[in-house]
Amino acid sequence: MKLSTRARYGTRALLDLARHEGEKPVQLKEIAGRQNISLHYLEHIIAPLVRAGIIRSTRGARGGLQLTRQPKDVRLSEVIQLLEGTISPVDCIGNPESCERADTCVTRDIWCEMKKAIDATLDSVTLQDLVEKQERKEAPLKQNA
Amino acid sequence: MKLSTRARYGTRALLDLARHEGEKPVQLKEIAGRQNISLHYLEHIIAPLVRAGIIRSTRGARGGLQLTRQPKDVRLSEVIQLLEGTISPVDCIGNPESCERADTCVTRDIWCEMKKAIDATLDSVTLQDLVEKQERKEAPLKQNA
DNA sequence: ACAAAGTTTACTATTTTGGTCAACAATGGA
DNA sequence: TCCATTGTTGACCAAAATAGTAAACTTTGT
Repeated sequence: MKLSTRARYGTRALLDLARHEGEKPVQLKEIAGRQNISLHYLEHIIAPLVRAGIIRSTRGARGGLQLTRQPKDVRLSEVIQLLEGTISPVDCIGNPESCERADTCVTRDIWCEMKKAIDATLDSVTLQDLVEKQERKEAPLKQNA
Repeated sequence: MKLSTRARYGTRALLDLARHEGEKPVQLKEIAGRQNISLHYLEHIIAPLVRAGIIRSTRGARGGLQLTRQPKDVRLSEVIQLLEGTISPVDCIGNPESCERADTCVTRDIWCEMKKAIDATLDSVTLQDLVEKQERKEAPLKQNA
């Protein structure tokens, strides 16, 4: 039940992108540098997000990445789904045919509840939430200002 | 985010044991047969449960396995913890030292919530719950009796 | 034309998963 | 007492997934 580095790096990359967005695209290289992730590896991780249309990329000089939506409209459930494939703890949830006992299997019901709990958690968080949370963490001194 | 076969087989084996418990120990071979799991593999899967004291084993002729507690006192959270190692989606939850950004990492907070959601789900289910659920599934005709 | 980006494909090393096998230890019964 | 039976342990192994690296390729601004 581990999250892959793809899911973790990818989420951090998206968060980084959300925080550094401006008029101009953000370069993958910058994100890789700031987040201390191998550029080549990050290319692979970002790919499904571009394909899914969460990120728009422009090639060539002065190119880079941009979010296609506002951070508040990007839910972590969607992001993780894209990065991790599926969040299901067992295959028989998505396709019951994969296991002959699926319909009488009581443990399956439990794994299904697990999935729901995970989904609900990730669905309740947006990129915007993460951005705000990080800003609060980084500026704790403001309280005394 | 997949559950290993150890977790799934192990849970099923425990459920099987709970349902077939009587005066005499239940043989691993029987469980393996009923659940269609390789005997040799099941030996390894059962081992941590025996070590943890959830199951008592007796060797030799007429030996086998018995639960040391009532099914209602065995929570799935404990079982999965033993079979799967830890349920944590990332290492930095258990030991924050494993990641230098742990204290300022906002994604870590989310993974932490994920873990809590999973824990809560598994903590709410006991072996007894599974036994009852399965009995209800296997005797649906009783309704018309 | 060229340099600067992202894209894609191919490859690889390491780790995890999912087992198998065989030797061993303990126990009950003939 | 000996033997069949049953669980225990450690060694080993193949396949798949994970985590990357490298290089050729495409696009685009200047």
